[in-house]
Amino acid sequence: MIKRTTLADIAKAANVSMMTVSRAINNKPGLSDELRQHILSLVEEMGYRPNTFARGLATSQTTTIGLVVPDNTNPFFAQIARGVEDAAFENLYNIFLVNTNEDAVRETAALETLWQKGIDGVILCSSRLSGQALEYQVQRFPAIVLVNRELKQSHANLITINVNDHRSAQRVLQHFMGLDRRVIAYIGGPANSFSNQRRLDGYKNGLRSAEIPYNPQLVMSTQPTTEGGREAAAVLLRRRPDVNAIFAYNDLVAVGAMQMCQELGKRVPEDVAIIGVDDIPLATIIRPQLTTMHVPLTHIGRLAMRALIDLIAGEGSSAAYQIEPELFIRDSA
Amino acid sequence: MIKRTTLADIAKAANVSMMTVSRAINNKPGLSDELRQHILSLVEEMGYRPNTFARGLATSQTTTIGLVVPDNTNPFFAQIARGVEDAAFENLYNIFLVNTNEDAVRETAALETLWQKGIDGVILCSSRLSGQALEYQVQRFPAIVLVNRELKQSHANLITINVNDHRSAQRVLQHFMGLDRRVIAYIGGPANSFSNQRRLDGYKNGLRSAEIPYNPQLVMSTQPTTEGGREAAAVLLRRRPDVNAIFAYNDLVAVGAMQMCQELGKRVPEDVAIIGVDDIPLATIIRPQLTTMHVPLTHIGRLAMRALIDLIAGEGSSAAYQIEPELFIRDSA
DNA sequence: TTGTATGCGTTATCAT
DNA sequence: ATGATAACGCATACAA
Repeated sequence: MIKRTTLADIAKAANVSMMTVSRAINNKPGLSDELRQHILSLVEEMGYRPNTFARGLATSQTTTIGLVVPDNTNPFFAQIARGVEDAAFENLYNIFLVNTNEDAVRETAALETLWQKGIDGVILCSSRLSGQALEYQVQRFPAIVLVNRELKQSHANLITINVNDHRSAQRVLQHFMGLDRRVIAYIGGPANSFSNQRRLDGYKNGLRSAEIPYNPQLVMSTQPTTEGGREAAAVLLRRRPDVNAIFAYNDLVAVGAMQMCQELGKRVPEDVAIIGVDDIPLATIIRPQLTTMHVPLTHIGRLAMRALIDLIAGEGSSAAYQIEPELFIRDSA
Repeated sequence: MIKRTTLADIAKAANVSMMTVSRAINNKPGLSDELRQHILSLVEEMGYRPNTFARGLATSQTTTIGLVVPDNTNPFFAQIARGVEDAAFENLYNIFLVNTNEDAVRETAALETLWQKGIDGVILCSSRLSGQALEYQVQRFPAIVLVNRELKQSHANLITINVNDHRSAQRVLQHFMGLDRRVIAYIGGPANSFSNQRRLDGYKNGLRSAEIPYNPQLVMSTQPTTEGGREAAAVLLRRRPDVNAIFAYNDLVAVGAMQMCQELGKRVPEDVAIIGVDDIPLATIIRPQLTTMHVPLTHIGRLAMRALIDLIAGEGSSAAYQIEPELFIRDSA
C-alpha cells in the first residue's frame, strides 16, 4: 500500500504553510487565485485527499451517519436503506449499516459502537428499545431520526417518520366492506411491534365503523415473514373456516397466508380476499398479484436522510412526519 | 447533547496521567490491579467510551471497513451483506455500506470517499471496474476482498471469493439431461457481467458433453431482474416454441421466465423445466418452488469479512476461494 | 494574503 | 509502575 499524501506534504511541495493549503482545498478566501490554482494542481498531481476523520476530529463533523435496522435482508428495510443511501451519496455522506436482529440488546450495543465513532447522527428504524432507553439515546446523539417509532416527548434534535398505520387499517377494512366481506381477520405481526399495535387499533376502529363486533378469534399474532403468514393462516382457517377476508401485517405475511389459503382449497380472492401492507417487490411478482397498502419506502429513506442532514446543519427542527399509504388494488382483493 | 467524556476527564478524576488510563482500558500491563480497577470503575461511572477515530488517528486502525455492492435491495447482495455485517459485529468492526447501481463511475466515487475515511479494508462485490482500475484500487487499500470478480495478478493484500459458475452451469445441464430435455435455453444476465460469461461457458461446455450443438438462438441476455426474465422468455418462446428447458442467470430471472411461460400456456415443469441460480428466499416462496443452484450467500458474506480481518491483521495471505454451489431440486425442474 | 500556535482524543516512545 | 512529550491529519483563532 502507498503512503497517504497529507496536507503537510502538499504544503512542503508548494512551499507554503499547511493553512494556506487548507484554505485552498476548502474554498475559503485568503489567498490569491493564482496560488490556489497552483496548490489545487499539486493536490491533483500528488493524489491528495483529506482524511475525513482527521478533519472530523478537528471540526467534530464526520459527514457520517449510522443506519440501524432490524434486518437489511427484509425487503422493507432494504428499500428504506436504499433511499437513505441514495440521499447520503448525493450529499456526500457515508453510512454505517448495522442490523439489530430485532434484539434490543444488540440494538443497544450497535448504538454504543456507533456513538464511539462520533458520528453526526443516526437513523433508527423500528427500534425495539423501551421508551426510557430511547430517550437516553436521543439525548446522546447530535441528531436522530426515528422511523416507525414514536416518542412521547419531543426533542430539538429529533425527527420521527411514521406510516399512518391506523388509517391504513381503516382503508383496508373499507375496501373489504366494498367487497361485501364481513368476516375479516387480522394476521398481525409481533405483539411488541408498535406499528402492529396501531394497525390493530385501526382494524378495530374499522370494524366499529361498519358495526361489526370485534372478535378476538379473528386476530392472530405471528412473525413478520412468509412462514409466519402460512402458520397463522393455517390456524385461523381451522378455527374459522368462514373467514372471507384477511388483513395481513405486511406483504410477506400476506403472501404466506395467501398460499396457505390456496393449499387449503380456498380461492383467492373469490373465497378469501387478502390485503397486505408495504408493497414490496414481491407483491407484484407473486400470483395473484397482491392488493396492498403501498408505502413509499425508498421515499421514506430519502426523507429520513434529508431530515437528518437538516437536523445536523441546525436547520431542521423537531418534527413528526406522517406518511399516508395508498391502496394499490391488484388481484388478491 | 451531552459533552463526551474523554481520556483527560478520567485522568483528572483519577488523579493519574492519560497514559495510565489508556493502559487500563486497553488491558495493557504497567499498572497495579488495584489502580486498574479504580480507573475502570470511574470509566463506568462517568460513561466514558474511547473515540474510535481519534484512536484510529493514533494507531491507523479504524476497525471499520467498506462494503460496496451494486444494490443492497437485490436479495443476492442483501444476503451477502447480512453475512458480512454479522461477522463484523462479532469482531467489533463497523461497516460502511455503499451502493454503486452497477455503475463504474459511481463505484469509483464510492471507493474514493471510502478511501478518504482511512478505513482498514474493503469488500467489493461484483465490481464493474476495468481490470486496470481495479488493480489501482487494490494497491490503494490496506486490504481488499473481491466477491464475484477475479483479477489476473495476485496481491498480498487481496483475497477473491468466487462462485464456481462454470461447474454450476454444467451441473444444471446435467440435470436437464437426466430429465431428457435437449432443447435447452440460457437466459443470461448483462453481457458485461463476469459471472454471466462464466456461466455461458459452462452452458456451452455442458452442451458439448451431451453432444448437443450450440445454438445462439437459444441464448438470451437480459437484466438480472424478474422483469428481465419475463421479457427474455417472451422473445425466446416466440423464437423457439420447442424449448423445453431454461437455465436462468439467477432466481429473479428464473421466476420471471417461469411466469411468462405459464402465461403463454406452457406448464412448468412439464412443458418447460426451469432452473435458476442463487437460491434467494423468493425461490421457496414462489409456486412451483424453484429448482436452483444453491449458493451459500450469508456464508460468503461471513467468509469475506473474516478473510478481510485476517488480511488486516497481517495473518491472511493472498487467496482465491472457490464456492461450490449445490443443486437444490424442487418443483420447477 | 499568509503564517503560527493550539487543540481535537488517543496512543507510542522514551523517561523516570 | 507511572508520566511527559510528541505525533496522527486537520481546522480554528489569532497574528503578522
